[in-house]
Amino acid sequence: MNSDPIVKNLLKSIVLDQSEIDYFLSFLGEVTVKRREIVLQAGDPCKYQNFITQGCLRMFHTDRKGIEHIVAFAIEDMWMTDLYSYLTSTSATFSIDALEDTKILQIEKASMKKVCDKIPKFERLFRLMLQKAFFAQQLRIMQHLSSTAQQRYLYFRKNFPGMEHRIPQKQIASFLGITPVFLSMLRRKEAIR
Amino acid sequence: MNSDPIVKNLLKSIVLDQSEIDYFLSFLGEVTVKRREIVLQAGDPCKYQNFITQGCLRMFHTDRKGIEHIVAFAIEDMWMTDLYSYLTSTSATFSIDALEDTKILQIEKASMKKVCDKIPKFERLFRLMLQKAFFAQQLRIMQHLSSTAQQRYLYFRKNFPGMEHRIPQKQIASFLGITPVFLSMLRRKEAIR
DNA sequence: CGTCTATTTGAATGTACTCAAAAGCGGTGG
DNA sequence: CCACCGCTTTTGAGTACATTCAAATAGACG
Repeated sequence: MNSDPIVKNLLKSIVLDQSEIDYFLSFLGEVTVKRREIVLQAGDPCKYQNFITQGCLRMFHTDRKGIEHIVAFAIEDMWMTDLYSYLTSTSATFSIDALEDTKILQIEKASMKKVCDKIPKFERLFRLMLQKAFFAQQLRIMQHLSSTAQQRYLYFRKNFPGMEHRIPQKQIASFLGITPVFLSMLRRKEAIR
Repeated sequence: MNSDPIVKNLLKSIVLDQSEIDYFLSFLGEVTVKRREIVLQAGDPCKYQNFITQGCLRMFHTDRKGIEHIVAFAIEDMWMTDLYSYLTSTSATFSIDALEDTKILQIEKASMKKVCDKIPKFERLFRLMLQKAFFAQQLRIMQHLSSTAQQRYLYFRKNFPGMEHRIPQKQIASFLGITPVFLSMLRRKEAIR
């Protein structure tokens, strides 16, 4: 298991010595999923917090009409989980699957608790992660309130550089809240490429 | 100062004895603002976390065109702050003002820190509040991705019962991300009333 | 090479916005 | 108490943004 990326990720937010790092790492599990493979099925409880070391995941909601709406993407060096389900041990409202072959490091809630109890700095880390996610969401809401689909697409490209070449366009459309057909039209009109 | 509502609010999430409650209350300030009065001006640092005991606040962003977009409402028994500015001591990206004459209890960041240091349960409280806000935002994003303006309006009425009679319609439109003109049309079509 | 899925294109439709004007409502001053 | 002023809501017409449906094309994968 190559734990280097996740250690670097932790050290961005908190200071840790080697023994603390080792303790944390001892709880991690490594999972590899293929493209299209499901990591979390809506309805099941979300047991893990997932850290992506390679690849790309999406978290989405499937509405009554069967249409999928992408709430978030996660690529290398990012965390992803259905937080509500993870924290409250209820069944997940979102599903998570892979858009590329992906390597994930997972930690269970019970393990996370152990780590937090022994090393309170991790509690702080967790709060910081939550805050960061909160602010990202706030920004996204603001953009939906104030921008057209075109502006949101341009912002997406700025925010996730190169992502447009990694994953199918229809996934980006789903993230932006528009149809793939319309996104295609936008791209033609602007000759963005 | 009537501190009953805020105490009840705290006790929903954590257990406190009288001395702990008193300690917390000793840091609170009470402010009364009139309709239209500004509580936080975008650009200024957000010094306070605000608890509403009576009335209604809105937090909004003003875009380059001068159009206001409402990120959140807060009524009795709710908290409101520009969290990013409050936590990082940067200048606020949002403004907050009153839609009704409003009574607020305020707590400064430094005071909050003192309370958390002395009574760690408050740290937990703060995390729970953040989580709750996070989930509410997630829901809001999902709705923008998957619902029409009409469906969002109906959901708003369900979620904030009676609010439509308390505040101007244009404020609701701004919250929903549509124009007041269009909201008026929706209401006529549906004869909702 | 054939199959499956994603993307593009076009036409018709629906959703939401702009602009403009009229009507309604609330507060203020005489 | 009434008249006026300013702001909100309504209404209508015209336009722009975004979707649906259908069909053609292009890419990816076994």
